[in-house]
Amino acid sequence: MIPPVATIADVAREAGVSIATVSRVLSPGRDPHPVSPATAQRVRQAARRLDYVPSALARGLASHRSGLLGFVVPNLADPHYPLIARGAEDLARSHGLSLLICNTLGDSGRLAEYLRVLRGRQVDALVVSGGGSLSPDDLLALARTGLPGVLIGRPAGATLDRPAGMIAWPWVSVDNRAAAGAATRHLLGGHGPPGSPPRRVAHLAGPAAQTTMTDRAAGYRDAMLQAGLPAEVVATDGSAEDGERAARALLRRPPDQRPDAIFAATDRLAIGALGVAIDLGLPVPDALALVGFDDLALGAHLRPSLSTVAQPAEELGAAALRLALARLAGEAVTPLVLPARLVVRASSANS
Amino acid sequence: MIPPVATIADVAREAGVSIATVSRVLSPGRDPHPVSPATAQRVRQAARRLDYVPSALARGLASHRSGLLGFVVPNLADPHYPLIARGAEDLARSHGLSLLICNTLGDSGRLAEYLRVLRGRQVDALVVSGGGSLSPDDLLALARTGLPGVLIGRPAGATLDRPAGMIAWPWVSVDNRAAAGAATRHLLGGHGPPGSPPRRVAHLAGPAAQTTMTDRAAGYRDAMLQAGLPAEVVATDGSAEDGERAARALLRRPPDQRPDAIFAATDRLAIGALGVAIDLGLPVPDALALVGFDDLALGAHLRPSLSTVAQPAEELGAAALRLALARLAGEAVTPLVLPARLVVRASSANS
DNA sequence: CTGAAAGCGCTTACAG
DNA sequence: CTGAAAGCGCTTACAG
Repeated sequence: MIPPVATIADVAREAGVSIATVSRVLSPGRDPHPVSPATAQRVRQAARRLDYVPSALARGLASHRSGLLGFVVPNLADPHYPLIARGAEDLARSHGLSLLICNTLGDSGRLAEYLRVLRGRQVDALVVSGGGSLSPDDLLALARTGLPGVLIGRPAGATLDRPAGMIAWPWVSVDNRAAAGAATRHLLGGHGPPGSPPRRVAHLAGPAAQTTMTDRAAGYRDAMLQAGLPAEVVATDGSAEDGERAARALLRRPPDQRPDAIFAATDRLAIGALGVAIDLGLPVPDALALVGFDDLALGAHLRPSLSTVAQPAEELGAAALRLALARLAGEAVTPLVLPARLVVRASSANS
Repeated sequence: MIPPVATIADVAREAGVSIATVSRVLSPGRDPHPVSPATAQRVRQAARRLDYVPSALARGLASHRSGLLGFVVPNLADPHYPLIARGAEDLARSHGLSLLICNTLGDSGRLAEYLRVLRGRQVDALVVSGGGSLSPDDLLALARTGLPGVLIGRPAGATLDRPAGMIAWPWVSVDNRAAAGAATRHLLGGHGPPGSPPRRVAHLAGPAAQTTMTDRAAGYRDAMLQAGLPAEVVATDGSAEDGERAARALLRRPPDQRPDAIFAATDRLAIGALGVAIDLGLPVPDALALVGFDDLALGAHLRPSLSTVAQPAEELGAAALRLALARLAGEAVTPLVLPARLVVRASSANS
């Protein structure tokens, strides 16, 4: 199956040196070995002439470094994760590392299976996205691999200065709480000219099993508390379907008890709510202002276009990979929180 | 970096056999080697006791099979590809193979870079999605790897019985042409009760560099020709932005020259067109019926919900992987075309 | 600065 | 059915 290709011995012969020297020139290991410039030159030319590509298999076996990284994702079909993967992958590639993508579908059994595969492939490190929805058992399984790892998303129970339970892995995440607070305050203030009464803002919350979602709900509560207003949080599963259901319940109330603004924990929920508002003939944003979260590509093209919170998804992936590389290099690393950005569009425009 | 783990020698010692026997029990190679049931039993127990996981690196080096497959994607952020990847990945995993995901962003340079990496990793085979937008040079680069490969998407110039240019790889794809024809006929017939005049259907076409898009345009033309009606094809880049631009030009015409139905080559285009219809106060579907292509998750939650063509994306990925495995096994394989399914929703509902 | 050699952990003819 | 041994293509102390 493997095409006949040049090996290190071929290059050594062509350059008139030993295979050790070829290795030293072409793969300067951890502590680079001195090689005379003239020899290095000859080796490089020989390698080019033979179109030599070192065998990652042999290299990994000999060096105890596979150059492979495990990248765990709950669901590749969720547009959030491919962006993260891309950020991680770009950086990995520039370091000569490859990503082994593991799509767990949020299933602990599949995660465990993958960890076994990754062990067999001797990956050098792990980057685990969806860290905010891992169970204690999942975290334990990760810790047990003994591999250096980084989480994307704050694991349940962890704070900036206290790791979660068994696992001492660092994590990177977006500041969901602060961004949710900003989105809520934007809605509160956006009813009309300065001095108008604040809107009645309700929150469509995502699954409580994800810290991402509970952090967004917390940010909403922060803002409501600060404004001295009652919070109203409706639990959902985060889907557009459930957004419709939840919004319908809310918006069918008599006008004086009805929220006139909704901060939704996901764009999907917001899109569901938008559909219901249209069905009920409630003008958006006048009768109902809406802000989602995630900045789905299509949100800008809806009528009205959807306000949202945009996350630096690629940077999350890149940052996680940077931390993983640092851990591989033996450096100490700490959690990292990146800011998110409120994107105001027509669905919450000030009138 | 690699945790201390049991090796084949540990298992052999524990089971009181040679490492050759362990290998034969745990890794029945191409032609399985006979082993006595009792011995096999002992080996398996020893392996379990030691929690032994064979080193894929060593195995690959010795057997000339890495168990790695290159999976090339133009753009992981496009929701179409993760689904394909998932279908391929599921099947790969069940065969003990891992996928190395290569995100080319449609760039030939990146593709070439990746092919080098994949060569270094000694992948056993290649699955290349986005086959419909590869240039002749790209196809040549793929053929030059000497690896068995499968394309997802009909390569330019290929037909069911004639491969494209230099490359003899089989391909799998959806029957874009037939599905586009069906969507167009649906629009033509959907103006009202039987006997009503057909709608004037225009087509928003995607980039001509993708056979997927030209096939959809061809299907539209087929249907228009068959109905004896003039075709009107507007070129776009496939994005929602460009859908808005193209639809605006079309829909601003005087009523008697304006299409009253649009078949868009992508859901993105259709969503752009839907936005314009709303802006112009044209009721959908009465004044403008709309059908897209791709079945984006959010289409069902728009108002009106978007008619579209759904593809068996996971099956495409699985089918491609099956062909790749067949090629690996030395079997001859032929191209495969899967049907797509018209999904009628409110945007093209019969009145 | 360079090389000979051991070793990484497996698979697979070859011999029995 | 089982084992001893060569070999896969590298890296890396060790010696010079």
